Amino acid sequence: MKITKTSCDLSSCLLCKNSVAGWLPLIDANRQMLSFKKKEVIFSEGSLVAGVYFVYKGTVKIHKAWSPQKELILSFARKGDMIGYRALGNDQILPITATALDDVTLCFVALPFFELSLQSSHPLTYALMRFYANALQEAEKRMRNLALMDVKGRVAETLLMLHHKFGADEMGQIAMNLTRQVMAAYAGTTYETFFRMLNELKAEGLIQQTDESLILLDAEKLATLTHTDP
Amino acid sequence: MKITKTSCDLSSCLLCKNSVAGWLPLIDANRQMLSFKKKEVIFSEGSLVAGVYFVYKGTVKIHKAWSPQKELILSFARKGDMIGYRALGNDQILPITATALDDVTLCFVALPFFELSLQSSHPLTYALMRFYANALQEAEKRMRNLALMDVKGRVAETLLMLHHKFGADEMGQIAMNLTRQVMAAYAGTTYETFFRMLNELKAEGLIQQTDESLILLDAEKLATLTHTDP
DNA sequence: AATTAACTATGATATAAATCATATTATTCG
DNA sequence: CGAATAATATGATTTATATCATAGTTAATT
Repeated sequence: MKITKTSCDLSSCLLCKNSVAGWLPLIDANRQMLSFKKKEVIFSEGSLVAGVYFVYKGTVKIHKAWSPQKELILSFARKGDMIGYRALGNDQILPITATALDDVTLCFVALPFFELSLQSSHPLTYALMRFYANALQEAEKRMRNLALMDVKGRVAETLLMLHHKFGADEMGQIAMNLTRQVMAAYAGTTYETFFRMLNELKAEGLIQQTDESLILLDAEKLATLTHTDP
Repeated sequence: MKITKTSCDLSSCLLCKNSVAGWLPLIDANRQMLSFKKKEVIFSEGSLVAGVYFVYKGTVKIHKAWSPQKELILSFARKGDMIGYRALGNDQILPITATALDDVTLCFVALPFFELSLQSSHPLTYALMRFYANALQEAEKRMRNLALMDVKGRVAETLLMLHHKFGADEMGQIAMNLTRQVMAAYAGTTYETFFRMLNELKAEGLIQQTDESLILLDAEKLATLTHTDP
């Protein structure tokens, strides 16, 4: 990790978007741009909360370890996304780890200033509340999927999420370069199984593999796999 | 469901606790006490959000269906707990179902008034934000458990949660009367497997079954099952 | 450029947990 | 109160998915 002089335009993060213009200079004075190299841990489960971060460049995985060899990826964060916010609960101990998946630049805002911002801006607090409400809905949907949906459905769900989150280029390739292992850790399965499921989906003509990425040929049908059919 | 004249003391729910005294009469004017019989559905997945509810009496399960025969219980709500709050995200469609597990009395607050309360009270918005933050942490922990922990660990986790949520009487019996099927649906397994796991835990002397409930004989050791041990 | 380390690819095997089957016992309710 | 419905209890069987094993490829790092 190192401090960098890159700086954002104070306009794209949740904090800036929900602060009045007069507050921006204060934000500017209280933020710190940090950069992390690929694979570097940004913060880790069990450590104390320092503040919140906004992703400026790169991709971050938010994950929870189980055994040293196993983890579940909870989400991916990209430009504009906030991370570290899970720390605003009662517990001052971080429940998750954040790791850079490529070279990442972040804007860090220490907790005291963030709390001050919350106290001084009702719209910000309200926006954060809504943000959490959405995150909770999403988390609970995934809870059900992990408990009751089969792996193939979760793989389909993962691909659809990636397509939605990262977008696709002109050829339809999902604009990400995540490894299969990483995708598997999001889907909540092993990479061997993930790989087999990709093969099945390929055989069924729902996806296509390219050198660099994946193309969803039939998002409709993929979505079907993520629904119950009794 | 029917409207009832029972009324609470306007002091125990998140809304009342975070409103100034002057607001309480307004709450009083805008709430409605409702009662539901055992097994009655309070609101269901896919329907439109009407407002939030505070449990006054009884136990409610918050669940998400998969196939008609399968569901995951996300949480149990008891006196003082708020339900329906998952609806405050961007989506106006409820993502979950709430069902009465016994006879339940609720205090209902319609969405417009609840939103008005949020707008007029920063502390309330802040409290709700923190509430969500905690719920999210909890949900994500369970996500990992469902994905990576074995069933026995999840059963142990379920028992510890029940003990914590419902408390225990002088004999150590957990003060709830949930069926095994319900507990299994919370643990994310079938009731047959849940039953087998209870047998194992009994054989290991960690729990004891009574006619009416369960006693945790060794909470320490149960907790061990919920941690990684490589 | 060479060496290590990480990721992909597949088949074979093992196993945890779901499903199926069938009694038995409670509980609800007309 | 007695019929019907739901919950418990257990064994047998199946199946989805993880684990193990082994190679081949690509990507990092010195």
